[in-house]
Amino acid sequence: MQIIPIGIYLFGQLKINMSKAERTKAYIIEKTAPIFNKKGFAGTSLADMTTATGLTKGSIYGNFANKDEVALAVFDYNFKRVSSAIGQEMAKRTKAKEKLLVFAEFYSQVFEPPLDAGGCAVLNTAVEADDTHAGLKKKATQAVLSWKANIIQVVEQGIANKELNETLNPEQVALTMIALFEGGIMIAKLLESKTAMQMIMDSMRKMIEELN
Amino acid sequence: MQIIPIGIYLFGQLKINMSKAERTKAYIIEKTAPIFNKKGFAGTSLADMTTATGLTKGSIYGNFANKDEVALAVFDYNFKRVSSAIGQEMAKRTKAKEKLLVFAEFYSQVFEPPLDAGGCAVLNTAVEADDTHAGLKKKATQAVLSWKANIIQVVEQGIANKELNETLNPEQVALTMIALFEGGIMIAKLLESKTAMQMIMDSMRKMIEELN
DNA sequence: CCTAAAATATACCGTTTGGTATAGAAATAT
DNA sequence: ATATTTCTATACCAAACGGTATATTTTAGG
Repeated sequence: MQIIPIGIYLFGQLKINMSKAERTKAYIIEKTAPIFNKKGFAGTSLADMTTATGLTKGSIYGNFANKDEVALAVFDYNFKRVSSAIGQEMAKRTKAKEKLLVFAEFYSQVFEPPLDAGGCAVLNTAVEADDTHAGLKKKATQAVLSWKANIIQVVEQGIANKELNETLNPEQVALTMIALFEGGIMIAKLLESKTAMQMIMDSMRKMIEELN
Repeated sequence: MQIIPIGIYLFGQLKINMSKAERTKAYIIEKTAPIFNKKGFAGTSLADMTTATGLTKGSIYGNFANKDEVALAVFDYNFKRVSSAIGQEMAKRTKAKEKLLVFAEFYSQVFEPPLDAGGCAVLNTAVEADDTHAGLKKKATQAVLSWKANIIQVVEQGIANKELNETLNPEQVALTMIALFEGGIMIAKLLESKTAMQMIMDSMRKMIEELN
């Protein structure tokens, strides 16, 4: 007899006519997300999942076919959290440079939510899965490609608006930005240094400001 | 009756008076290094280690106390490989900028040895261990700090020689460079794109050239 | 309120996990 | 050449692993 609280999971995206199973599924995803992000796919056991949720194996496997399915759903959840936050903030800005600066501002806060629960899910998943788990690798790939496409679009629009230098290579700008903040997260989490991240994001800021 | 070939392991650092155990230890490290770097610490089993070496558990545990000790030794081995290669190349250059460019040149070759066996050990270890394995985390931390100190020294010397702008923040340059190539490796390995890495390293090259 | 369906808990499965005691083989010093 | 030490293989262990069949409970519709 497990009581599932309503409305705290899926970060507010609770639909009113969710079935019990749908709610439990969302609950499992929410509760195991930080575990998977910290310990990784191979490092997270079913026991970790049952203790995090308070549910039994039977209950979890009644909602998901196996560990892989939970991990894939968890990745979607983790990625959606950061990407929707970034997207919302970008929508508020009009100029290309301002839109690009959102990334620097967002990732400066590596130790605050939603990044505090194990860092960037894209980085963690990419590094673990690239040689071991095709399904998770594909998810991470799509995430990076969506960021890349997003940044490229902003840069191209900036060039069209004469805001940015037309000799820029939008793809190069995009990849460099992503490398900077992902590498920055790795360093900041490892050295437990907010300052390190701020320095790296400051470099990114300067880089963006020089895109004239 | 396992025949251990002599002289192929420890990348040529074979000492003439190595005991059998020392040779076997080096052999185990060499053979399991790519496995640990690809599958991670949690993802690598003792079975993986016995098949990779052709040795039995008893033999491995006669030379190492446990899996942790092998993993720590493997990290040292992996890191030494890249850092000695970088160090040797840097020693050949005289100017600060040229020394810094070694990093861009070296990491442009992500898909060639010694980086082909699972990417950068520092990145992989940092991402996996930062929330799970204190021993490995410490090793990765020391590795990043040694890179950082190395770059800072080059930048400071470049400033002293009037090669580089004296308003530069050497620590910021160091952290930004490390973030760029580590983030780049993550992206290149994930997207399986040499071009992506070259674009990112090209950005790093431009950044270095603008340190006037 | 009752019933059928859906969701959860219990109890179990075979396999793999990391690790070890001990016996046997090989290397080394005398 | 032999004795002793060092190293490796065999065989085993308990615990944890991912997963499942089945019984029980809970939910939701009529």
